[in-house]
Amino acid sequence: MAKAVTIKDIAQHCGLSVATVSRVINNKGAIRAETVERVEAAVQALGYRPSMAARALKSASNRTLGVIIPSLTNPVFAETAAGLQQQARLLGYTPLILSSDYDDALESSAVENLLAYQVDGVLLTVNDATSSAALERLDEAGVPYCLMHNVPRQRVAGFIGVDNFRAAAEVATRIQALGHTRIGMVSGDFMRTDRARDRYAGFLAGLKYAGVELAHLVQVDPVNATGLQESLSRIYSQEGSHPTAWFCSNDLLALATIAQLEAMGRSVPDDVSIVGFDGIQAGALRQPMLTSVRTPNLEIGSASVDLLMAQIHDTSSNTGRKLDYHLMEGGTLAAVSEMPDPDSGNTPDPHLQSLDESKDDA
Amino acid sequence: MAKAVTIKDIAQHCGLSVATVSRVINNKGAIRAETVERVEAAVQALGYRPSMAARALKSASNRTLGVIIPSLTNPVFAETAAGLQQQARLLGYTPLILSSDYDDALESSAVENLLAYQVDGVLLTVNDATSSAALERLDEAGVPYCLMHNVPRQRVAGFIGVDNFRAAAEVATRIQALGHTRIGMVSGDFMRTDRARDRYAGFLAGLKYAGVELAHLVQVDPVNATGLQESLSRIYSQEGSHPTAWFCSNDLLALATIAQLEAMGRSVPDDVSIVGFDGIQAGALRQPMLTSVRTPNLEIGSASVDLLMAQIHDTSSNTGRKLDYHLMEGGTLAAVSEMPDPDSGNTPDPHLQSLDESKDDA
DNA sequence: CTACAATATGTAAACGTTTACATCACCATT
DNA sequence: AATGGTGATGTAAACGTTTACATATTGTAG
Repeated sequence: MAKAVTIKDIAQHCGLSVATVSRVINNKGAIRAETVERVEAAVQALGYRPSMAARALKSASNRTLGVIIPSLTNPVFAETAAGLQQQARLLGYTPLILSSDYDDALESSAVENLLAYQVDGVLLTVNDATSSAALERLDEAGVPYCLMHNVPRQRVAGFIGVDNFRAAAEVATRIQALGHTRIGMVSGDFMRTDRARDRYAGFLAGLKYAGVELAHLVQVDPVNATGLQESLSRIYSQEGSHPTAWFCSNDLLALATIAQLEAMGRSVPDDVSIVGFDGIQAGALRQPMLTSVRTPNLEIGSASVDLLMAQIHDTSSNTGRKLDYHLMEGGTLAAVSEMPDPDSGNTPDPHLQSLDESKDDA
Repeated sequence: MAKAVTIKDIAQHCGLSVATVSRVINNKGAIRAETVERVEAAVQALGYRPSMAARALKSASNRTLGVIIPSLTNPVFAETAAGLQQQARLLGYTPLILSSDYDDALESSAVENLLAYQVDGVLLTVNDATSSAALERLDEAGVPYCLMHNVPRQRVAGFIGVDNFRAAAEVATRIQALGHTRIGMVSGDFMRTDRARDRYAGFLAGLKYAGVELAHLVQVDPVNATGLQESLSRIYSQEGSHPTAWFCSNDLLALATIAQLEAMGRSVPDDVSIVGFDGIQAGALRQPMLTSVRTPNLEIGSASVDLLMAQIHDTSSNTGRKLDYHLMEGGTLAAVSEMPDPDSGNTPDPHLQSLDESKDDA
């Protein structure tokens, strides 16, 4: 292992003290232009790279940002991580990405891990922002942080995400407006994440506002979607009228639902409509495209970095921001094909603004 | 920012020297059982976490593994990263994951970055293992590393991956065996990654062995697949017989190709067969499933960690390993529906072993 | 009873930075 | 000419560990 070149080597090579070299590197204080050049040349020549370890030790800043996401393989968080990494790189920061696997204990241990690395700040998506030991720990440690995707009701240091409640409510009225009266929802990780909860609550509220009842609620394991196949085939094997539309709390679930329905001989969207949530690439790579609430995942990542930076440097009071989502048209959401139930008939109302979202906490 | 508790605090709290505490924590040397208990209790009580920075500085080991992957959002690498992180966690290591965005310069700078962090070793997928500045730098620095997905011809410290050449060749004979005679290939990042090159070379070799010629080669940008739509519509708008099967060098490309073909009114696999490469989840979440060469991505990650550990500790001579892939049956690969060209008729031969793969380097 | 190994702990230096403080030269103001 | 400000650099301490070496305490064999 070739000995790494240190600041001392540079100092020696230039006939300067390490202090001066350090000042040049961080361009702090007043240095002669010629000295700067000399040092920079030496840095180039010897291939010097400051040791992050030593930097962190002096507890100034090691230009490292901790990141905790629930899953590396879920495209939503992968995209968020990509956006964040890009922005961090632009600003000269390195992200240290950890996955919590949707597990509270791992979430907490990830925070401890990041604390041990003395990161300058943390970007994270927690399972449930209303009751997160990880978040409390960060508050306690006084480390700046910014939540991604979580949009908590209580006050937090910072957050960037979309209004899941409102978006889900909008989906509900949109579905109803197309004549559907028997509507189901497929939700994953229901008790585990605040997003799923908000989406469920929003969807219910939207349906209620539109005067429709939720016909079915299918809950499945978020990771491997166990139980989906069974639940769906049970529902569709029963007599009577089946749901003509399903809202799925995320796109992965929506794609699994479509695959299952098609395997059961139902055509999407001719027989049954599907709406997802997230707008992942895999949804766009099919024909017809998966109708979905498209969330700006890359931007959630990069905006979170910006907000965190503001916190770190300006100690700004800006506490968070809701980003716009986009409910796409067409795709796997179509007008109902069967005759609607006789008792339906109220006109959809677009005034979603009147919806109250501050109640439905489970 | 609450002052972090250090090893000194523990020492003071226990009436011991820092040396003893350090020894307890790393359980090195001989310590009285009662002392161990006392220290561990204090660690628990005060919530002590050793500073990674200080550890790294003493240049022992900071139990950190550097990771470089071409993309966070490509499911293949996301899965690999997930597998690797899981295994690393098991062994008490923390992965520091960086994305190179398929860019050689970023690849190199990522290596420099990891070197600055004094990681114990590096796990990485490079664009092209035969000419990688990043790899040379690692060799020069003497840092243990293990390639993931790259299966280089020259000697390297370590690698874990599948035999892309052989797998692609197998795909070729499989397609031909189903009666296809007009076969195309869609390849991304062709000049950029050794995987795409090996798959192309293997496919060509396989076709040649089966006595078929490649009818079309469509090359597209790996990231956004620009040019795919244009190329395909040009090919299918021409007079004459069109390809009845396409091999795509990865699943993302395969899904995009299917979407495009279906948008052009072709049915998959009734009119045209598609075979991908990687076996990503999105391919399995459609009906019919995307036929693909399934690579053990999670295992590539975890096996790489194991191999790297062997390198770090045992200075083992084990230099690399090829993992099994699996070419799935059915799905989007079906027997040809049109009449095959009159001049075809040779029987496929399963003796792929005779294929020589040591020639086709671009 | 002495001596020597083994066990258990303490002391202090080192790792590569950053930074408060000191120094020195130079020039401008009184 | 003395004073003081400013610009450029050096000195040395500190950050939280690990670890070679020293020391102290035992048990045990001669």
